[in-house]
This record gives sequence, C-alpha cells and structure tokens, in this order.
Amino acid sequence: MTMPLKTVFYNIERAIKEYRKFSQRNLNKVQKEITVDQALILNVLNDQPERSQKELADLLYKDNAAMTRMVEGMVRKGLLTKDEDPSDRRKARLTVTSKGDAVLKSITPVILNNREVALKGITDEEIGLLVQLLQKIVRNIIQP
Amino acid sequence: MTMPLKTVFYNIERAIKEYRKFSQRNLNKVQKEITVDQALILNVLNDQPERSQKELADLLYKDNAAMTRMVEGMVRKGLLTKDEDPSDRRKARLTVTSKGDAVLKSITPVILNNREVALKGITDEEIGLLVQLLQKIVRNIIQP
DNA sequence: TGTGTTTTATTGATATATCAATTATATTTG
DNA sequence: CAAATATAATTGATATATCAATAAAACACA
Repeated sequence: MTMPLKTVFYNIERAIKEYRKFSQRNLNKVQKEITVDQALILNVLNDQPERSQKELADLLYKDNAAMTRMVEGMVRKGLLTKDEDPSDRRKARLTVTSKGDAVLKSITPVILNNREVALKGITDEEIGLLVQLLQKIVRNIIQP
Repeated sequence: MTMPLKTVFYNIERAIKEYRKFSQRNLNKVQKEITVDQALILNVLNDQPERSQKELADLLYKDNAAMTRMVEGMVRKGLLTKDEDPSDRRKARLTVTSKGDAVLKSITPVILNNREVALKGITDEEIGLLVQLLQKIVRNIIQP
C-alpha cells in the first residue's frame, strides 16, 4: 500500500492538530483554565444563549455524551450554570456566568489573533478554494 | 467575536472527522476489531519494521504515552508482538504477527477505496493546492 | 385519549489524548 | 572516565471520545 502518511488526509489532520496545539498554547498564556473547545462553547452560548446541549454538540462536532461531560466540567469550574428549560423539560438551559463572561472577554482577542497568524500570507481566494475543496470531500463521504 | 464555527478551521476539522468516521464505517464492514489508527500502525510497521514507538507516535501525530497504550492494545489483540530492541534497550521492537498481517491484507483495499471515494471529482492539481495551503498554515503556526 | 415514536440528556464501559513525573538506557562532553 | 544531558518508554491522573443502553419528556396520530 502506498504510504498513508503523506496523503492529503495526513496533511488535513496535521493542520488541524497543529492549529489546536497552537491555539491552546496561546490561550494558556492568558487563561490557564480553559480549553479550545470550552472557549468555543462559551462563545456560542454568548451569541446564542438558547442553544441546547444537543445543538452545541452538533455545532462542535461532538456527541451528546461528550457534551454532557464537557458541560459538567464547565459547571464545576464555574463557567456555566445549568437549569431545566421550562419550555421543554428534556432540555438544559445553559447560562454563561460572570466568571465565564470574564474569561471569554480575556480570550477573544487571542482567538482572533490565532486565526490571523495561522492564515498569514494566504489570500481570501485561496481560503475560499480550501474551504470549497474540504466541503467537496465531506459531500463525497457523508452518509446517505 | 465572529462565529468560529464557520471558519476555515471548522471546515478542516469537519473534513477530517467525517473522513475518520467514513473510514471506520468501511473498515468495520470487513474487520470489526480494528481502528483506523491501528490500521495505520500495521501499515507502517509492514513497510518499515524497524520503527520505534517514538517514531510511530511522531508519524501518527500522537504522543508517546498514547502510543504505549495503543501498542499495548494491539499486542493484547494479537496483532503485534513486542520485544526489546537488542541494539538499543530503551527501544521496543514491534513485529506484525501473522494475524496482524492477515488483517492488514483484508483492509488494504478498503483503505485505498476510501481515499478514492473521498477525493472523487477533485483533480490532482486541486489536491496539490489543498496540501500546499495546509502546509502553509502549519508553517505559520509551528513552534520556533 | 392512549400508544408508539422521537428527542434530549445521562450513565457505564472502554479507548484514547495529554501532561507531568519517573525509570532505564544512551549519548555528550568537560 | 564521570557527570550531566538527552532519549525511549512507562505510569498515573485527568479529560475526552465513542458506543450502547436507559430514562424522561415531548410529539404524532389513529
């Protein structure tokens, strides 16, 4: 078999893993106690406070079980509170605490800078093409 | 903050996660007992039997601890054996068993087909560009 | 209305990821 | 050579991922 480690998929995996490490390193400089995914959750809930765990899981590409445990951890850290949604008692209503809000404010510039640095020297056109190709791959393989 | 979930990085992550799921689904059709990463390890060791755990970890983008435990699992399943490397007793010498070899043979066509299906309708030129852009991102962010 | 189906979230089991500390061996270099 | 340093692998602690099974609530509709 041809070496799988030089394929396009290897490069895709490599890029996203390096980007996650890079992002985490930079987050740690201003905020030791938060992960990249936790930052994403805070960000989504800040913009869209009505999101359920299920919706967060879909947005972040996790499954329900993983999201349950991530939220659990964030509640434990005091970043979120969790209540029953009065309109649908199956759902949880998650709220960003003032601590969560402060953390989010402190890391937002870091996140924006991360993206900028990572994409330095790449034109908008190239980014568009990159996204287009990735979406084509996804369309080729998603389940019918 | 602008929505992080529509960025290029979201699309990169999405593509690799979908590809891993797709690959695993197809592997499971012929071989229930193996994961994508285990298949990669068998493949590398088959081509390059002298690879140490450290080298495997680097190739597969894992850390040493993760590799120790993956190898442990594969030895438990009878896919590999593990001995001391006589020339450097810190290292382990991993050997693909006949069972591991049979498994590898049965999944090789699946792996090749996975790549083909995922890249259908994408030209070599586009693939080259995709890889080039991903490598540029990596160069932008790797630690000095 | 009530029965079956779907949705949301949780839990348990197991595998994997990550970081720090440790052990054993090899290598470097003063 | 001996001491310091580097490397390979392991272990423990903790976080996450994944799958299957379950519970509770909501929904569909005959």
